[in-house]
Amino acid sequence: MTLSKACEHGIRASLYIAQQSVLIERASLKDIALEIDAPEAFTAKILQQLVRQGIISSIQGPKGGFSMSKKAIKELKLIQIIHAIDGDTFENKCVLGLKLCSEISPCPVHDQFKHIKKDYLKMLQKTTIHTMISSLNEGISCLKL
Amino acid sequence: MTLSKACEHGIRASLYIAQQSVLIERASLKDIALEIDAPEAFTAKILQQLVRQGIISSIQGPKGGFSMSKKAIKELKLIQIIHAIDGDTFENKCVLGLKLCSEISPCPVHDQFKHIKKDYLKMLQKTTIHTMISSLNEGISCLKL
DNA sequence: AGTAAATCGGATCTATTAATCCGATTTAAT
DNA sequence: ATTAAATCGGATTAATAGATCCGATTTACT
Repeated sequence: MTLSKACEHGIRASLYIAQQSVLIERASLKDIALEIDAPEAFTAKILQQLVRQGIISSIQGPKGGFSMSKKAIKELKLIQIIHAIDGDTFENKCVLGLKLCSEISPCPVHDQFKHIKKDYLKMLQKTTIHTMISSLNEGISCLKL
Repeated sequence: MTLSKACEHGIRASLYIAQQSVLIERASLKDIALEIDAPEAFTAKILQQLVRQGIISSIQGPKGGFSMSKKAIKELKLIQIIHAIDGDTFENKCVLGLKLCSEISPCPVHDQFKHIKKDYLKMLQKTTIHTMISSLNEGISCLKL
C-alpha cells in the first residue's frame, strides 16, 4: 500500500511533465529532477520506464525532453502510473504478509482492512493527472519539499 | 502505510502468543516460528524487541518461552505493536514522498488521501489483540499461508 | 560534416531491510 | 553439580531497493 521511492518520483515527475506540456512543449530531465527534487540519474531511469510503458513520450537531441499528450493528461489515472512502475503487487498484498489472504482464508484483520483498501483503490482509479495538476496550477499544492 | 516484514511477523507472533497465553502458560520460539511460518532466528530478534517494549514477557531456561498478560490481550491495540517495531514513520508519511506535506503545504493528492489515512489509523487504534484472536479461535481466520 | 545537447541503456555501487550465526546467559530437571 | 533446554545479544551475511556512472545513440544547430 506504500509506494516505492521510484514510484513516488515517477508520479511527481509525470505531474511536472504534464504541467509543462500544457505550457511549453517539453521538459528536460534536468529541469524535471530539479523541480521535483529527485536525483537526476535515478529520475532518468524512472522516466525511461514511463516512456516504454507509453505513459509519456520523449525526444532525443538538443531541445529534446519529455512530454505528455493532452489525451493522457485528461484521461490517465493515478493507478496506471503506479502499475507502470510498481506493478499490481499492492492490490493483493495482505497487511499481515499472508500469501493466500482472501475472503476464503482471511488473516485476522482482513475484514477490517478490506474497506480501507477498497476506498484507497477507488481513489487511485478515479484520480486523473488533470485533477492533480489543477491544484498545482492554482498554487494550492506542490511537488517538492 | 505498508508494514515492514519484521512488523508483519511481529503482529502474527503476538497473536499466536496471545492465543496460547489463554490456553497454556507460554509459547516457545520454536512453536511460534512454526505456527506463523516465519524464520526462527528472525522471529527471535523481533520477539526480543517486543519484550523490551513491554508488549510481551519472556522466561528463559527449559519450559521457558513468551507470553502476554490478560490485561494486554484485552487492551493492547494493533497500532501499539506497529509503533513498537516500525515506529510512527507511516503516520506522517506523504504518499508522494514529500518531506513537509501537510494542510499548509499539501502534495497534489493530500486531500484525497487524508480520509483514507484517517480511516486506516482509526482502525489500527481501535482493533485490539482480543478482537483479532476471536476470529482466530473461531477458526475463521489464520496466521500462516 | 562537425559539435554539442539531449535521451538511452547496461553495469555498477550503496544503503536499507531481511535473515542468519554463534557464543553467553538463565534455569528446570536429573 | 551437571546437563540440557530455552532466551539474549552482538556480529555477520544476503537480498532488495535506491542511486550512480559512463559510453552509445539521436538530433538540432552552425
